Amino acid sequence: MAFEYEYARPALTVDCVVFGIDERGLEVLLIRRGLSPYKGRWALPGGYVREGESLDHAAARELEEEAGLQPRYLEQLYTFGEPKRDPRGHTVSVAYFALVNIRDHSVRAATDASDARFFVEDELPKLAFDHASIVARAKERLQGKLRYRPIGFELLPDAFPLSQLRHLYETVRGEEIDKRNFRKKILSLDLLVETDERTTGPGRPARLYRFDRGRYQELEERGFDFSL
Amino acid sequence: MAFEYEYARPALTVDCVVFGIDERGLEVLLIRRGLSPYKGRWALPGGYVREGESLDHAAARELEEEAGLQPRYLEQLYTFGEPKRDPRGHTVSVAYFALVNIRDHSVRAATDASDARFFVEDELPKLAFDHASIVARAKERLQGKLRYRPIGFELLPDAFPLSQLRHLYETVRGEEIDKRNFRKKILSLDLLVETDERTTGPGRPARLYRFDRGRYQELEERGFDFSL
DNA sequence: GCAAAAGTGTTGGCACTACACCCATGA
DNA sequence: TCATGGGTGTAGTGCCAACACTTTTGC
Repeated sequence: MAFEYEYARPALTVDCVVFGIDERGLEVLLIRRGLSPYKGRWALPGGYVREGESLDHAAARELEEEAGLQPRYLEQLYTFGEPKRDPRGHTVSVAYFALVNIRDHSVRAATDASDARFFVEDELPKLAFDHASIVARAKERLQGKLRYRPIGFELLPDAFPLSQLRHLYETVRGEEIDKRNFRKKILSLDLLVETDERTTGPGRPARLYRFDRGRYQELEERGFDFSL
Repeated sequence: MAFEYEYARPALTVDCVVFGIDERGLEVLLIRRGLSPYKGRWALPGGYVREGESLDHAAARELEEEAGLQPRYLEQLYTFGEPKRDPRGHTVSVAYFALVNIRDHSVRAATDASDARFFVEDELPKLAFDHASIVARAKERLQGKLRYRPIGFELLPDAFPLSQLRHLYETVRGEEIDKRNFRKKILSLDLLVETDERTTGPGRPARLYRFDRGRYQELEERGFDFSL
């Protein structure tokens, strides 16, 4: 526990799994590596943690630098430390998990990433390093957490029809959900506020709702359990 | 993402929160620091991750070295990386979460820890570094995970009466649980096997049960959800 | 026979599931 | 008027919570 006993240090990076959702389904942000190793391969955005920089900050910074992205939701996922995971030498990576509303963000490539874009989650190209297993774990977290935390809203625009929210749950869970039961349940939680806006387009217009964050925090403090 | 851009590296450690349970309640293993900083202060067992060593290995090794402990259950908890958390310089710590059956393990002090023992979780002394917040997070994990994973058994002897299991849940959740409902629920899961052994001591002898790990894995693969 | 802890059943309410038809709009 | 998606109610079932007395043992 003291510098007197110091051993060679593993290097430390962060990597981010950014999820978005659209008509094509669940999507993951990847960047194309401009440098070796794995030059030209798609990979998760990420990079070295700087001395004196917090992990959260490093994750947010890399997302900003590599894709011009400032996600509303960002949480630590898991730390991957197998010695062989990076061919350059022992590199421990703290993985992060982020949710964005895809339409809000026009992704841009930057710095050492020569390209950046979203891929449909079940059609990902072959990834660099152990990033495929990081994505797999992130998806598990998303699936699990969606059931007991209101994080799905971070993937949607501010105001949305209930059908969009339902499709989100259907996509992530990979199963159909009954329209009436879903509506009954979500409205009974008293976390959505009606707006006067409606969708346009084919079919009957749908009412739009907003998620009431303030109300959720209030309820949470009183020991309320979200669950869908 | 390449060594050409290398910055100064934060140091990397692991720290372990080891829980046990006994008549006094939930307990946490602490060691007394033999070296500065925080010399003489109680702290979580832990130490530097070695180059080429996996994180899981480092956690298990430190527990063995510092307390002679080989916990049956060990999982990664969270990674703490605030730059100021260690006065010696930026040190990122990957925290682990372990469960032991206290009676199986006679804890011994070793190496740079001059002393090691279990403390009742809500009467901990002042801890070194940010270890108090690591313990707090570990307790949340324990409370949460106990509800949907059969990990409580790791805290108990191999064969135990249902009352002991119930007390465990009561202790961790901090609330009373109805005896009949608990028995009905846990037995209906069909994960416990009766033994012919009984408790002795004051009061009517209680039948002892064992947790059937094989059966749990079988059910889990078929999409079974444990929940209590 | 008394103290201590184990063991045992029933009932009411609530939440979830399953299920099918009509409505409003744009083309 | 047709195609598209939105919006609505009910009945059955299973799970959970609440609740009090009898049994077995050691002293």
